[in-house]
Amino acid sequence: MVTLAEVAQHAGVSASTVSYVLSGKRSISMGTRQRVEQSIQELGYHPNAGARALASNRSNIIALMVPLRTDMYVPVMMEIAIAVATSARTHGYDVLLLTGEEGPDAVRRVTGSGLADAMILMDVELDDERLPLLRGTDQPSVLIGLPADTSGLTCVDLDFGATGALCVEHLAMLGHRDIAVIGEAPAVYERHTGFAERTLDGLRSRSRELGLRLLHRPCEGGYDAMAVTLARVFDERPDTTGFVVQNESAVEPLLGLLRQQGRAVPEDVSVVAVCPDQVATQASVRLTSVAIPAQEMGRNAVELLVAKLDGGGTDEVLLIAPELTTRASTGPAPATS
Amino acid sequence: MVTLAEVAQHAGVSASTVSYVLSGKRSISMGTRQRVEQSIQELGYHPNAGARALASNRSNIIALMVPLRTDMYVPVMMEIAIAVATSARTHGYDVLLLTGEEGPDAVRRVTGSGLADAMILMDVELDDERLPLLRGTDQPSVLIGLPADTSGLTCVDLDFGATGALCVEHLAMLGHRDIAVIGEAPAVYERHTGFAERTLDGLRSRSRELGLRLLHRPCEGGYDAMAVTLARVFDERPDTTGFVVQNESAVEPLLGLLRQQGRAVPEDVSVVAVCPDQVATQASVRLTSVAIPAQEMGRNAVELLVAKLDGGGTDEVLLIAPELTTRASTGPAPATS
DNA sequence: CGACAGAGTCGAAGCGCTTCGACAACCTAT
DNA sequence: ATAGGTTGTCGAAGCGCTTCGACTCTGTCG
Repeated sequence: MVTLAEVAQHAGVSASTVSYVLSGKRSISMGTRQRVEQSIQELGYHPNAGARALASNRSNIIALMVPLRTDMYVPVMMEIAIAVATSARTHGYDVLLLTGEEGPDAVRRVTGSGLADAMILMDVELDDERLPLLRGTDQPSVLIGLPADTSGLTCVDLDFGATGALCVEHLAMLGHRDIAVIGEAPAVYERHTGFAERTLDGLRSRSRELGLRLLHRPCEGGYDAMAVTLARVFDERPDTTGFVVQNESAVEPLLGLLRQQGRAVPEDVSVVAVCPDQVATQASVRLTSVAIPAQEMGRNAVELLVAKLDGGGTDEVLLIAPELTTRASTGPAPATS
Repeated sequence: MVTLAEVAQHAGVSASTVSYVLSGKRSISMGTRQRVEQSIQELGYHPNAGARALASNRSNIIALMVPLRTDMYVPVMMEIAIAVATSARTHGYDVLLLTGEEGPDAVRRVTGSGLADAMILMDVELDDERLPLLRGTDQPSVLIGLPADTSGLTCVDLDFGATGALCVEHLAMLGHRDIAVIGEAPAVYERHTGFAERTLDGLRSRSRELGLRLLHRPCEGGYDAMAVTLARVFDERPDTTGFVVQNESAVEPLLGLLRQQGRAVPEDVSVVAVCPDQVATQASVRLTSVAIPAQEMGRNAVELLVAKLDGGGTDEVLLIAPELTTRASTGPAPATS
């Protein structure tokens, strides 16, 4: 293993000079800099991470806490995680992958040990038990998702309230009056996951304003669960002509079942989905949808975090405005029978 | 920040004693151990990761290199990544998430800096450019996936060759003679990704042995791509009655299209999928499938790696035997017309 | 009863890096 | 010419931990 000292000797300078060449914290003459860089190349030197962390009190690692559960939206989570890892690298950070398993203890462990300089938390609940810890430490953090109380926190999220409103508006504009919402799995609501509840709020309040009837049903996803849910919906609200789907794994089942029941999309029934574009365009009907901007969320989270680490950032809530793309799954409501 | 020295002082012992309590590398009397543990509790002490890494030359971090691309099987990747992170924690390791982006440089960086003690690589190509580096370093590593030459490497994977064979056997046993394989996206084959090619080999050689006609077509996934592919298949081999699908995002499109064409599953056409159980059970037809044991692969990879780190492990290739679960998508071949 | 083996503890020497203060050499403005 | 500033470099002091050798007790065996 090559050390700083060896590089210094090889270049004929002191260790501290090499260090300053590396960090750029003091000015170095052209000649010296080049000689040192040459030696680094030739010896294949890599600074030792542990020593650097110890001496500088900075690990250059960002911890990313992903949810352990798999009842929710896995592809999006993965996309965010990869976006986080990729943008972190461009800022000189590596990413430590923590699962939700340890819960608050993981926060304590990482904070206490100096393993990471900062954290990004995903899968935030409205009243998340990790939040008090984050508020109580001086370690910078960013949430992907929105808790109930954001004071003293930095958050990034799609504006799910506006997303819900947007879906309803689109359907209302097309003349739909009875709208069913196929939501996430019940467990997601039981945990009070921020995005699910906020979407629902947006859907509800805008429906009220527009005078629409809204029926919300959580759904596990998959054909069997969707079949049961759909039957109940039409049982309770036979005039339903608009659907908003938030559970990715319910999308295809819904389309299949509607087809099977002889309800044409979009002639008889319109469907709006909240899902990544890839899902919307690969479904059996090209779906009108509000995209979940996973990449953007990951990138923004890292950038806010880096700003905080560099001392510039401040607490703020960054809500990404939803965009609805009209595709082939929505159309005018059928004439009232 | 609480340090070892403060704990030592609080407990009235020397720093080294506290260290030995923590590591258990020397015997400590009951009384002392309890006093120290008490102090650790009271002060909320967490060992500093950097200092520990520097002194012990062990970071207790495993690097996990995931593919950056998203043209392949994202949910499985995520499941493996989470399984790796979870089992790593049970062995006292944290996981550093590296994307494939940096390629071989990431290996060099991590190895050189002592950031991680070991690596797990996913998305291995048959002739992966990272392999020479792994062979040339003394840093332990495990591949999830199988390259062409496994000498000097430790690998974990589903036995995709046997998987292919198993699928074909199942269909052959039911009397199918003309079988179409809906494969991964073309790009996956162009990269010579191990698992895709091995599955194909298994399918082909067993088909030959059993005297079946096999037609392989890569497919991007999604309805449109699947529609084109399917049309070509029936064009070229009108008597096709058996399908093997390896691309998760082609599964539902295939089922939908077959239905649309009036081909009943499993009466007219049988379908075997290679996919996680969740997909198989949530599809519109409950699919006969060979499961991809993501959890098991992740866990095994970590266990092999930990064994190597502890000095016990040896190079070996661990192939997990495939298991085919019969569900509702396969049945006897229809009588020949 | 003296020698000897553990068991239990401590002190000190690093691990490889960053960073602070010091200093020499040079330049500028009086 | 002199005081004062810049620029570039160095030495040394840690950062918080692990680990080695040394030391002091006990208890045990011939």
